[in-house]
Amino acid sequence: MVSDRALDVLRVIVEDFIDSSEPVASKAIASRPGFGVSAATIRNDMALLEEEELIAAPHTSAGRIPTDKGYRVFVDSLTEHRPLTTAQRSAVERFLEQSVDLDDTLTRTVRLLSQLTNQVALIRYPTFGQARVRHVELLPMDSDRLMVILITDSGHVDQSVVELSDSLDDAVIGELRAGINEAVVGKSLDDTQSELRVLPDRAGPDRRPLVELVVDGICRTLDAHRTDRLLVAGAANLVKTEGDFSDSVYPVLEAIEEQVTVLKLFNEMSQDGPDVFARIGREMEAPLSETSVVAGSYSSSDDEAGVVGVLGPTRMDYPTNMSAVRAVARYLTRLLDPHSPSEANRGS
Amino acid sequence: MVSDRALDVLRVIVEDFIDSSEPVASKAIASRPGFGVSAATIRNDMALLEEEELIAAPHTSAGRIPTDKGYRVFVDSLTEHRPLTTAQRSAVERFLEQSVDLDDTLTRTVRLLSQLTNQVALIRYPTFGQARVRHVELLPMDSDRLMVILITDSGHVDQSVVELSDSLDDAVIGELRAGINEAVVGKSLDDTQSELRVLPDRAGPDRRPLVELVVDGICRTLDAHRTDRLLVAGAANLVKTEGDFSDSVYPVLEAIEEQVTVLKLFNEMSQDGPDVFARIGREMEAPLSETSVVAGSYSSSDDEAGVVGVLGPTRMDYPTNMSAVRAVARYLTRLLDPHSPSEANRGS
DNA sequence: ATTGGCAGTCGCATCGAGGGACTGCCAATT
DNA sequence: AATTGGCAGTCCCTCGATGCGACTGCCAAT
Repeated sequence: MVSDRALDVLRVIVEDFIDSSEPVASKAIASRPGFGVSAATIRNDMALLEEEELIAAPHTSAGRIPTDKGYRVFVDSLTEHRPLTTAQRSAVERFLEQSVDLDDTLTRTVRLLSQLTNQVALIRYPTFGQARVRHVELLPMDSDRLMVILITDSGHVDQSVVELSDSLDDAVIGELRAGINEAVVGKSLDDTQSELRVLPDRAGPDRRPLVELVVDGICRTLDAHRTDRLLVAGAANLVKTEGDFSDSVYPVLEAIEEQVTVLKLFNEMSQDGPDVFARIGREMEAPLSETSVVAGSYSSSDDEAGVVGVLGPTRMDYPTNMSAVRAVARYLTRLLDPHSPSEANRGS
Repeated sequence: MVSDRALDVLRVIVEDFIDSSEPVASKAIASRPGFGVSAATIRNDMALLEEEELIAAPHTSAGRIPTDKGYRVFVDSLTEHRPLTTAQRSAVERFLEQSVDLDDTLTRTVRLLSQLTNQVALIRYPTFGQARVRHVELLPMDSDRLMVILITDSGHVDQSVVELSDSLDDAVIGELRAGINEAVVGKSLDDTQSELRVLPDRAGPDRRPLVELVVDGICRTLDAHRTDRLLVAGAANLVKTEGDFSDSVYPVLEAIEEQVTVLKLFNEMSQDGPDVFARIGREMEAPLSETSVVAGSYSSSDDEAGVVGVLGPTRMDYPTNMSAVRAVARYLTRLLDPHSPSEANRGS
């Protein structure tokens, strides 16, 4: 059982430790305004908090630092949603407004977030499985290469080049294009593959190898872009905080580059709910167990959500980072939603 | 005047220092096979090399380490082009062959190079200024948005979405498409902008605002993709070599993320010639003056070349890295050249 | 429940001594 | 003239000891 004052003590320890990175002494806490008690009293509370494993002492007779569990209690007790300053907000808008397409928007966003938070910023692309095919275009490149372009109504364009065994004339290509479009336009990307797979069987025996090649090209492209992609910015910020890691930041940076660990984490986190969530230290596995991740979904609607977040040492400024991630996620959602099929109406 | 043996001594100092990262003693050099002389003789040569500022001593009575100038002489004296092992070569081919488009190829390549060298790998996209327009496609998205897709014969696709003031029917779009294509197909991207700029003037007065909007959209996309882009992989490798930097790797990582310094460097280096080149330490400016960069052009032909290279501490394995960069640049050129307009013939 | 006081513990910075690793130079040798 | 062995000198680095400073833990008093 921890008293209210003990929780205040915890809060102060977390706050002080976050901006000094040094163990916090009972005397320092008692001298803060708001505590009308002596250092000895604080020490009693600290003994309690240590009992509960919310704080720990690096060695006998040193100040205390929060444990992962302590950070967790601190984060869960946060309620105030500190909005961005108007200066920040206008910088965000100025910076993102001039983007020309989705890639551009996300690249700018991830850089922005990293500058806003001084942490490593991460963005997972939205999953496009539910987007619908608007049009498939076939364009001959040379005599024996064909470019396949697939356009979705979310405004995304995928392309690939198919190598053909023999050349073909425009009439055949036109026929092929018509057939493919009829089959897949309006279908979701998830359904497109299965629709395409039956096309070769329906074609005449002479056309069959050709159709198979083209269908295969489209499917390969879809596969390549279905695998989740991750954008990273501000990796340099991690080495600035090197002192917060026991051995080295190397395994962390490696994990970020490999992407797979982070993507797995983001998949779990995207189911945590609509707001911003944090994972702290040991709540994550091996290479990330000395870091914290603050993330939230954007383009929220259903399961098409992307994830945006920051990663840093467990000793990070949670209130600021959570606010920044929340603001960016919301802004991104507003920016991208007009493109969604469900909302045809947009402001000018 | 430095004797041949003195140059051998320099070579050994560089090699030893590269793989031990410790100052090299005269005794260690003398005990190496190939030197039939005593340590005292080596010391005389070392005094000479120090006179020439090719090596330096961290403090009195310590071994010697190469200076930037020493590395330079060492690198310039390299002649053997050590090819990749067959195992490496087949790994490269297996890894790159399955790429679906240019983005994919370059992303895979940069990762590959970073794994091959254990350094930070960098790729600058080829400049597309000389590529020619194959086709421009206009696709209506909603009533008031139009997607513009521009395809070049190098197999590159650019897209952007244009917001229109009022809706328009298919006939108008078809007309517009025909007009634009007639104006720009076959033109280089460099020329396309100027060709497009005159289009609104030629159109009828009622069409003019529409044409202007679309032309503007295309130009914006061209601008966005003309600015050089840089891919990075293996940034984590830099923190592994932290001991080689006097203060921190942070400014270096920051410069890599900012891209502008590296791009400027690559622009200079791409004019250095067809083969692989190195910049060592102070030969570069501020944030990179404690690193070395080994780079070469790919897709060599004319000024359309991209640049691929690695960045690491000046204490890097130049022979291996130069070989790897050379091999990757050549392989990339072979892989991309079939797409070039000048070569229509390709192996199956 | 809270407080002041005091002993105890640990980290850390400082200092000096000892050992080890090289070089620089010199005189001898080929 | 180039090379060599030897030796003195220099500097770094480690280790142990010492002292100081910062906190805590506990206890007895309020």
